[in-house]
Amino acid sequence: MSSFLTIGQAAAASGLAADTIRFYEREGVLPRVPRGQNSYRGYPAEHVETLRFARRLRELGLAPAIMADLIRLFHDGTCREMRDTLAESCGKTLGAVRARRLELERVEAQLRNVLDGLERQEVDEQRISTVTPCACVSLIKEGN
Amino acid sequence: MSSFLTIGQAAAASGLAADTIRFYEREGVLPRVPRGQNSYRGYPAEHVETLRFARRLRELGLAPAIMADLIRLFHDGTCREMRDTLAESCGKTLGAVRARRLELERVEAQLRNVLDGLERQEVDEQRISTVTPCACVSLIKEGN
DNA sequence: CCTTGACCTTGGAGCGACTCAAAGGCTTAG
DNA sequence: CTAAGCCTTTGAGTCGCTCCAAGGTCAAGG
Repeated sequence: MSSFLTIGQAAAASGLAADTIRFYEREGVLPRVPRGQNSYRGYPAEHVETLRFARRLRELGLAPAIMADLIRLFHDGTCREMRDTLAESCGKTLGAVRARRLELERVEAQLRNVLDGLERQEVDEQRISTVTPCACVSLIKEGN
Repeated sequence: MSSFLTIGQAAAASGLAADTIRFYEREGVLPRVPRGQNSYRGYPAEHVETLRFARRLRELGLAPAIMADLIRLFHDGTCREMRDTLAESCGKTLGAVRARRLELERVEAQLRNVLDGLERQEVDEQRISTVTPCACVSLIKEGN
């Protein structure tokens, strides 16, 4: 009847969890939507586009503070502002993501290396100590 | 004089921050060390090996709970226990790291793609709306 | 002897980005 | 009448540290 969706429906339609939508509203990432007499949030059908946009921004790894800016432009901004802000935000995020990815690659290689070494490592039931050092421990320590 | 290091010295010698050592002790990752009359923590020189071991485990991305087990074995365990536990922990961690790395790779590719598209995108000063949609927004929405 | 500055102690708050739980109200179906 | 399945708000929990406040301790310089 009413042309408003409940938060659950908006969540289902947008792919964001209801909890996340509430969180974004609290944090000012998403605009505050009107409440009904039951104090339920009411989402006009077209607001789903905004939620989808938010979801996509999150998928791209953009921080909530950045999402907030872009979502404001989505309602208020010019095309140029949108492009410039997107370019800056995505560029910044790309740098961070790349750095993190490179670090994970290093860690991954080291873990593989350790696992590799462990497989071909002979072991016994001796307690580890300075008298009976454990080769597995040294394997770890090597630093790669 | 005393053969004990302060936490600052132990930190410098091991490469772990003093705060991190205290945190690990509180959480049971590292054993509790004795306090002097001034209530300062006292680290015997050989304890630095334990701290280094902890640091290396952290570098490998192992969770504190796992570090706790391995550090116990470092003092208490047999070589076989160490190997088996290391193999299990590193295997588990490797899986998680790999999954995260793959996700970051996907995000990275998408960000590059968006940045690429934005560069060749013509824009104007029109407000974004359903009447004047912004191509940059569509660029985002495409999903790659 | 006194001060300064660098260390140390504990307990607790803060971070990011949600996620979940508690305690309660509304609506609809059986 | 009641049970289910939504919704509301507030606030706590997650992870792995990191930082802060308020205070005690210690070595060196004036």
